[in-house]
Amino acid sequence: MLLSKACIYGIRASLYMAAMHEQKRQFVPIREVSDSLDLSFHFLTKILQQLTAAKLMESYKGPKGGIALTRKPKEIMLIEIVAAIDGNGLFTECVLGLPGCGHKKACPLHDKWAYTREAIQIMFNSTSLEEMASKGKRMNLRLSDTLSMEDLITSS
Amino acid sequence: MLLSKACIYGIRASLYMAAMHEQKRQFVPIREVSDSLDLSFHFLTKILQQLTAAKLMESYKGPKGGIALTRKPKEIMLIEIVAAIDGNGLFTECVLGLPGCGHKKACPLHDKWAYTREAIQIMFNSTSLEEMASKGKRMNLRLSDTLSMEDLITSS
DNA sequence: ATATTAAAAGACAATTAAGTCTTAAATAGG
DNA sequence: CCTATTTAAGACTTAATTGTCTTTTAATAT
Repeated sequence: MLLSKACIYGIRASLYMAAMHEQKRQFVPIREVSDSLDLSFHFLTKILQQLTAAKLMESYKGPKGGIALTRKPKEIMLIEIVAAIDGNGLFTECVLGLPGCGHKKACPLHDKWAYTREAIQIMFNSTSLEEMASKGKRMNLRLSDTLSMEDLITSS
Repeated sequence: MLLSKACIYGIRASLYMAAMHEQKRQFVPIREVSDSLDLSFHFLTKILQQLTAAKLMESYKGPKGGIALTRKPKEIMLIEIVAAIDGNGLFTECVLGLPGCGHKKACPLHDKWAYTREAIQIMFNSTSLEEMASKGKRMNLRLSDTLSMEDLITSS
C-alpha cells in the first residue's frame, strides 16, 4: 500500500475541510468531520493532531471550537499532508531497502526507481486541496458511503 | 512503504538465485540463502513458498535439495515476484481508498495516479532478474552487510 | 463561578505484519 | 532400512498499525 490508512484518512478530512472553506466555515468540530466521513472520532483526532503539529491546520478548544485549515485550499499541496503523516521515506528511500543503496552506491533498481518516485512526488506536489475539491465536486465524489462532495459544497 | 518486507526479502533472495544461476548451480539450500543474506531462515522459507506456489521457483527436499529458479533470470520479471508476494493491489487500487473511486466514478487523484501507477508497473514489468544481477555485479551491490554481488558471481 | 463544549493526552484493545520455533514429510546415501 | 538433510506446514511470539475509551485541559456561554 502506497499510503497508510492514517494518511488516507488525513487526506479525506482535509478534503472535507477544503469543502467547508468554500462555505466560509472556519472552525469545524472534529466530531462533525468524523461523523460525516464515517471515521473513528478518536483515531481521526490523533491524525489531525499531526496535521496541526505540521501547521497545516489549527485547532481551537471549547464551544465554537474545532479545526481549520491554516491556508487556502489552493495553497495546500497534497504532499504536505502525506509528509506530515507518513513522512517522506517514500520520496527518499531505496525500494529494495538494500544496505548498499544510497547516494554513493546505487542498487540495481536505483535509476528506474529514482525516476518513478519522482513521478509520485510530482503527483503529490502538484495537486492542491482546491484542485481535488473542485474535481470532487464536478465528479460528485463520494467521501463516504452516504456523503458526496456535491452534497457538501452545493448545499447549505 | 511501497513494498512489504516480505516482498523485499523475496526479491533479494531471487537476486541471489540469479547470481547462482550464472554459476550453473541448481538447487540451493534455503539455509545458504538466508545465511548469506542475513535473513531469518524460517521467515524466508515462508516467503519462498509463495514464490514456488507462483511457479517462479521450484523446490526439492532432502540432501542436495533446495530451491531453484524455474526460468532463466532473463525471463523472470520483477513484477512477477512483487505480484506473487504483495499481490497487485498496488497496480489496481485507488490511492485514496475512496469508496466512489473505480471504473465508473473516479476520485480526484484518479487520472494522475493512473499515470503514476503505470510508471511503477512499467518499472517492475521491464526489469528482469538478469538485468538486476548484472547491474548489481557491475556496481558491486551489497546484498547484506557482508556480502556483495561481485563476491558472489566472480568467486568460486 | 459553573456547566457545557470541544480538543489534547494517554491508556488500552484489536488487527495485521513480521519473525520464531516445532514437528512432519520427502529424499539421498550408506 | 536407517540416518542425515532439507523443504513444508503450522503453531506461536513480537512488533507495528489501527482503532477505542477515559481523563485532562482549555474555551465559551450562562
